[in-house]
Amino acid sequence: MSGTPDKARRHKTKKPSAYDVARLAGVSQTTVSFVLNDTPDSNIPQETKERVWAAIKELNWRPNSIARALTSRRSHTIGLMSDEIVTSTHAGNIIQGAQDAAWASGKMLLVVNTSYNHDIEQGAAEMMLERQVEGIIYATMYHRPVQIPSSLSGVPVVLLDCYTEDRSLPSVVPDEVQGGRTATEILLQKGHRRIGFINNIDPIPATFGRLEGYKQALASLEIPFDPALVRSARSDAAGAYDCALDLMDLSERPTALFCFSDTMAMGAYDALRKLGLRIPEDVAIVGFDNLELIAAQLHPALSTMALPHYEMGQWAVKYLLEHIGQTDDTHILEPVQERLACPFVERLSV
Amino acid sequence: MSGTPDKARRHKTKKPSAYDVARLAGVSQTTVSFVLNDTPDSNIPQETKERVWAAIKELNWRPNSIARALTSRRSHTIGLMSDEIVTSTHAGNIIQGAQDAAWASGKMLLVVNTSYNHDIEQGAAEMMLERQVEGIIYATMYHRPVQIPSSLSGVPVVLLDCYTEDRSLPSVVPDEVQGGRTATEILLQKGHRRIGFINNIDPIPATFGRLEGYKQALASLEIPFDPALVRSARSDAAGAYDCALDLMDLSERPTALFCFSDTMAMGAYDALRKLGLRIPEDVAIVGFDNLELIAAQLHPALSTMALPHYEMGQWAVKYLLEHIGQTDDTHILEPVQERLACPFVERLSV
DNA sequence: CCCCATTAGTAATCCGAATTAGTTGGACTT
DNA sequence: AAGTCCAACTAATTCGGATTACTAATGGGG
Repeated sequence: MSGTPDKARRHKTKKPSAYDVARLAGVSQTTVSFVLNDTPDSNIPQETKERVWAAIKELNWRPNSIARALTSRRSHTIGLMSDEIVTSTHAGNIIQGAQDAAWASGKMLLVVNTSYNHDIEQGAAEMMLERQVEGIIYATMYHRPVQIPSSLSGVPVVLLDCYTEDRSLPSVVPDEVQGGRTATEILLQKGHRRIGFINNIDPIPATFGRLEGYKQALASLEIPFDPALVRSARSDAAGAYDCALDLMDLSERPTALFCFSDTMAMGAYDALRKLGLRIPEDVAIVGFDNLELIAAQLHPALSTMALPHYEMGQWAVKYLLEHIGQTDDTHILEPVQERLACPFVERLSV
Repeated sequence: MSGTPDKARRHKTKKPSAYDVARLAGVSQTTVSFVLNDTPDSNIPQETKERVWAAIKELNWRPNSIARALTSRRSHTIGLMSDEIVTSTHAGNIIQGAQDAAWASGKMLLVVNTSYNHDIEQGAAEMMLERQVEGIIYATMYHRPVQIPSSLSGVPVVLLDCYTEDRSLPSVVPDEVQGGRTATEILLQKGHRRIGFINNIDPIPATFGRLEGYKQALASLEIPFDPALVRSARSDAAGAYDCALDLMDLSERPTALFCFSDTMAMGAYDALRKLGLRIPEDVAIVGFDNLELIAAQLHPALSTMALPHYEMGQWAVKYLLEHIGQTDDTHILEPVQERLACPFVERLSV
């Protein structure tokens, strides 16, 4: 029914296996495996190794890592679940940090965005377990408490930008207190003594922590804390706009503003512009989050505190990789909690 | 040397296998497999199935998908390589779209961000092939031509937001021309007849396409194209600021501006504010990209054209999944090029 | 010349399911 | 009573390498 050449071309030639390589090199599959992995004590002379490598090249053979994973019982895969960091503005850096760390150890990332959907989360956990991930990074969009799916007990899990109420799992989070303190200190160093703080209203660690840091910084210079200088609103430009107007209306006007987020800083900019106040001459501003898109484009460019997303991603994977394989008898990691510093990113608003 | 209970507890109980389940249920491993996969023609009576399921539950057994992948020769994994979409601001939607489509078919995404690094790209391609991905989505940050690693010939590849010069691979890209046309049409509908276009200077499809769309829209109403109304600058707020000032300085001032990007629109806002012109009363503005962070926070909120990131991600995976497994003899997909529409996102600047 | 240690490999088994080719014990036919 | 079917399973093999146990050949020492 068909000319053989036609048929031969049409029938996709199956991928070569280690066995094919072995035949071509005139050795056994075992030897191929030894050469490939450079197995110690296998006593393969250079000449044979070269023959094997030549065969590998010729067949363009690539070891099937699925087969390798099966025997070695190591998938070299790490799961990364998150509520929405993938879609979120800047936190893709978490993924980038995680990936870079994974890459350095020859691992790959299996990424799932759960979109706050419980079924997806459950299913994703299940799928990752079936795929024998070596560990899971459970990350959230913003620093908050979480409950992780129960099916995850059994695999090493590292929390990122979140924590469980019982603190039973290791986690990395931004050091909110230090962030608030540093931001305030920067302003203090520039000589500002009345510093307004436009805070967020959500009851999350960032809200409390940054305020705490603000207070600490003031305290270190023995400047009394004035509650009138702290305003709270929904974390968006509109909310901050009103707060800024209010603060500027005080009899003793602040000469600097520390904003809970860059988005809020954007609102403060609008308010100050409306009042005809110049930044940073009349009022200095420090934001938080370092949303490039806003901070760098604002006029003048906004000085702000950056969240250590990249570093958290990196830390999580490194921690995971360092602590698995060590303890064979248990897969429960030490519940350390790492706080990574938020660095100051200087631009022109201070 | 050791009390047995102690030892038993300490020695991590190995994960159960299908064989363990079989023993517990009093059947063979084959039967477990049949029940698990609901294999047709296997004639397993309900009662036995229930016994097997009960055993599965009791042991909390999960099939090892690595083993399944090995025998079935299907990894149920799709690779997603990109230059920087992970870290990019909004394009994480590509990943989200791809993931949702993959998820719907029980696939998972292996994500690698190559950061424009050739070695990483090469290595990632290699790793994905070793992991037997069923196909690869090669995505870029912005619409541009690319060269893909040669090792990728052999796996089905779908390009996303990019294309190869020779158009030999299927790809999805935004319909730039339609985007430019629609943006302009929106302004025309509102009665604007002199519409300034602040374009980008990079020689990329977006630059040419949107201009082409702008011209088409004007032509459809037989409005002559006035080159003086088109300015180009680096795609950032500062560049657009100058262009906007220039345009507003024309004797016949435009009453509307179409900006190449939201970032540029941000600069235009600043310029108009400086000139004391109101948006949208004095000048209407339409941006491009729909960067939530900017568009929604700007004052007034910016009406803009959205890039179909999510849809492209979804399309790419769907297309891939539909076209693999069909043709067993070749892994080369039809080189179709899909252009997805850029929808208009209405806010308050028009 | 025999024995032991190396060197250079190989055969066989395993990983955990999927699959193919049977096997067994009735029920039904004829 | 022998043969045919079919339901209900199971033994054996396979996927593509990793590993362990073992063998053949060579060389040196005594």
